[in-house]
Amino acid sequence: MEFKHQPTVTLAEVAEAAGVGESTVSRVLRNHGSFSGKTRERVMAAVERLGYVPNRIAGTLASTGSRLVAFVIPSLSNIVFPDVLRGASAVLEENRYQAVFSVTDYDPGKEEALAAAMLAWRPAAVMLAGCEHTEGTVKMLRASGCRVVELLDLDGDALDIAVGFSNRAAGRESAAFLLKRGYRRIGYVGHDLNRDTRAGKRFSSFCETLDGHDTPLVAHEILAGASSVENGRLGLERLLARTTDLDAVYFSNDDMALGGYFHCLAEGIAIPSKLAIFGYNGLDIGRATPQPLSTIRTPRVATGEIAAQLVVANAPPQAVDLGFELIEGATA
Amino acid sequence: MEFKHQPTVTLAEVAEAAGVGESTVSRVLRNHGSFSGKTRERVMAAVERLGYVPNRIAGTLASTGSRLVAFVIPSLSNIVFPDVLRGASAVLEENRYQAVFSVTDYDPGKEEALAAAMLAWRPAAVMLAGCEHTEGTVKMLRASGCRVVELLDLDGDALDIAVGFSNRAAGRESAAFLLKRGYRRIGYVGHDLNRDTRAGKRFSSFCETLDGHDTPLVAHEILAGASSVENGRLGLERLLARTTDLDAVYFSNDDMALGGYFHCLAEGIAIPSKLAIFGYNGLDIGRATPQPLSTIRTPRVATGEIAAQLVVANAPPQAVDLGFELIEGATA
DNA sequence: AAGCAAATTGGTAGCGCTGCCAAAAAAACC
DNA sequence: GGTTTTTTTGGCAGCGCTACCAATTTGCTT
Repeated sequence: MEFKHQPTVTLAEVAEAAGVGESTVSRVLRNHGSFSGKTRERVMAAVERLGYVPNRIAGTLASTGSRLVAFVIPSLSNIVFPDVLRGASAVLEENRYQAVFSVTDYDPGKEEALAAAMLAWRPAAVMLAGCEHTEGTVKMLRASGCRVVELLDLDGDALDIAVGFSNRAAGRESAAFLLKRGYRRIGYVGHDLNRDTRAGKRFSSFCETLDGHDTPLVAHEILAGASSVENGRLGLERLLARTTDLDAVYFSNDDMALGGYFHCLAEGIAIPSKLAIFGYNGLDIGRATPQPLSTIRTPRVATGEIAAQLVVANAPPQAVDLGFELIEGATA
Repeated sequence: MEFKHQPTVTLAEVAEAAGVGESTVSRVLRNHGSFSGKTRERVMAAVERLGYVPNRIAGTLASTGSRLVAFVIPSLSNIVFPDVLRGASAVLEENRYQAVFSVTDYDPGKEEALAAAMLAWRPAAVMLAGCEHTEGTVKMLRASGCRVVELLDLDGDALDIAVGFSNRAAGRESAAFLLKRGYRRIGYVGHDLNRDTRAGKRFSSFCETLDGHDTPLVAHEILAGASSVENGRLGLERLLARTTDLDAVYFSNDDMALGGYFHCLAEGIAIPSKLAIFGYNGLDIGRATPQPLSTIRTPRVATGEIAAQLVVANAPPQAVDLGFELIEGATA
């Protein structure tokens, strides 16, 4: 079956029906410029009668700037990104901007291709995760003339606007916390770090901090693929099978940490006396477990909100550090 | 600081630089119509040299149909919707379609407003959650002439295409399962059902099924606000405070059920011997808990994929029932 | 070599709207 | 009453691209 376009009502038809000029209709509809109350009523009546829906494609082409904001994000499975989108979309909707997105699967090459596709829509801004991009992506974004916002990672040079926090600092503080608590035989369970560079940064800073205190990481287990509760569980199981006397494990994020937590529950490993668990992200679910998860809470929704606000306000280039909060919890 | 548009390279400039006509460049770039290999090379060289990025706004306006697909979803916090988006976006990207979205917060009025805003982009399709919409929304979508896809709920009349499963059937099967297992004093913990009509349908069918077996629901606890692990925990706590001899509790979804599960763990309530727990959605996390969660797994990603495929293929109006799977788990 | 079909190419009229400018109408002034 | 302002209005040229058509070139055939 072929799809047939309904005959569309155009602005010209509204103008005709209302007995006014096209530009008058345009002014009334955008509430911009001046027109009399009587004209307004006639136009609105015609709009209502004909069921006119303005065409923003045409409007955007005719005017200079678009009200599209493009998101190029690594994943929708990792709740981090829906959270950012949620914060941003609320602000954008208030300001009559429209969010567009596509998903890279943590693949920089795909990021480049998708960013290019996005630029074809001439968005007001492109929002990307992190600050590592291919040379091609950077060049293209620079040349595009549209605003670029890099989200969730401040450890690097920003192209234009950056909103988030330092993953390195998060890794450091996590290590410092575990050390302060007296843990000395520390392990790590993580997911694919080549793809998730932010998790990689946390891990390397975590290790550096441990090294700096002459308490190097005892063992680590890296699982291929994305982070998940099941992978966290599996990772801890494998790590413990190899390494007998760990007293704490740092996980690449809360999903993984919850998996580890469940493993301990299932195996009767006492937390934190026998084994401490520390995560990252501060998901709500970690607060409802029998023992609240020790973790770092990141301002994901706020990151989206602030990013959107800066774009809407057309703010100058800047890096906004939203920080994070260490949650002591009861698992470490 | 004011944002300044970079001087944009247009198709006409590429044509000039390549020494060919505009339509030739257009044909080469879209790989549509015929042109010689030599011409192709010259055009591509000029594109490369000038860093030309096609303008899809202009392209869409000039051609008839757009390659935008608009999603109007209730929430991004409830993982259900990111899952659907994920499935859909993969298929759409393969077919060079672009996903656009906005979030209604389960508010039908907002849905109407956002759907209207979406139609202004003249999308190829609008995708909505469920099949309950305001009269205004329905009228507008009907008049728009674009494809309409209703997701995740088959219990109602579809406007055009519907993809999902029956929430009523899910409620019925959940009840039948608990009865089959021998539970007779059954309670319910849910979140705001006025807004989440799909959860409401599951609940009412669940109750009807219980009634049909002369085992009416013993008690229920409905919490205001969205579903969350914390609310599930709180809900079960309140329910048990009021009602002493329940032997099973049905939750509005897995998030809520996990909260209940954690409550039992924390309070030392034996599962399922003392109290059984049953959820809905089949989240991955429910498979990694010490006792796998008894629940119904819904095909969320597949819903998005199928929906996108039907739109891309411009399929005729139809309702596609993807079904669901009851997971026995170990909590009921 | 002429004749015809097929492949390739360029010109140009819109797509529906906004922005600019000048014209017309209304209001305010002396 | 006749200006001078101010407000309101309509006309129309694009925005950058695609679709259509006609013109040109190429390749074959006889």
